[in-house]
Amino acid sequence: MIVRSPHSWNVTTQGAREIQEKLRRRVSFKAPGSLPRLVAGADVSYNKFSPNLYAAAVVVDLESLETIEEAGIAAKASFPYVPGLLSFREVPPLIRVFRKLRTLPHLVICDGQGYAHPRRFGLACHLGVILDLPSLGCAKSRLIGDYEHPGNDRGDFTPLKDGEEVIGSVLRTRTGINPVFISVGHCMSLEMARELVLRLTPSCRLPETTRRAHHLVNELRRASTTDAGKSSVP
DNA sequence: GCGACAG
DNA sequence: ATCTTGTCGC
Repeated sequence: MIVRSPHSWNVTTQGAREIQEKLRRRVSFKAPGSLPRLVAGADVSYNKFSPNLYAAAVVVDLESLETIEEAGIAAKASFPYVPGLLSFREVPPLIRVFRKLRTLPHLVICDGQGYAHPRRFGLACHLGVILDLPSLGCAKSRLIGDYEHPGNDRGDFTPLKDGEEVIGSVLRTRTGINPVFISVGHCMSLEMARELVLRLTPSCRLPETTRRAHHLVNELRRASTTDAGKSSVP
């Protein structure tokens, strides 16, 4: 697919925060009229002591849960991990991955927060706006917000709140297992986001999209970290 | 100053 | 995120 980057990525942490404050106005909260069918999962894997990083996207059919297409790349990290600025580290390589994808997905699920962010512009919002696709964030842990633990059954959820504002949902995708943190990205509603994540978690805690993308980036990382792969020691 | 802090 | 074996449970 064709992707245009609306700003520079070579910025300072302060510059990054300013970009977030400006781009947040481009986020739409209007969800599609019906459930998206082709869902892309996006993930990034790192190497501990090297600037190498691996990104991938896997497109899954929401109905059959079959993989439609997958794409992955290796890249150099150009921004450090800073809480609240994760998108400046992960979106650049993900843009390259989506340019490589020939299937146009209807939705993107990110491994991180969307609206549940200090400036309401987490990774899922940033990627969704740039790709101009509906998106949502499904994180394994919390960045900001307070919440009560949801009930113990799959499907139970509680609101994730920042003061009086509901910024996301803490959703149990598997009975008796730690919940995930859902928040809207671009063109998405919290209700639809939960519905989509539940449909993509028939047997595991994380969405099949995320799991498959995660599996792919780890294969890419090992492939270049192991054998004759070009890595840290020339 | 102290604690928190997606991946 | 990454470093890592076995182990308890469905």
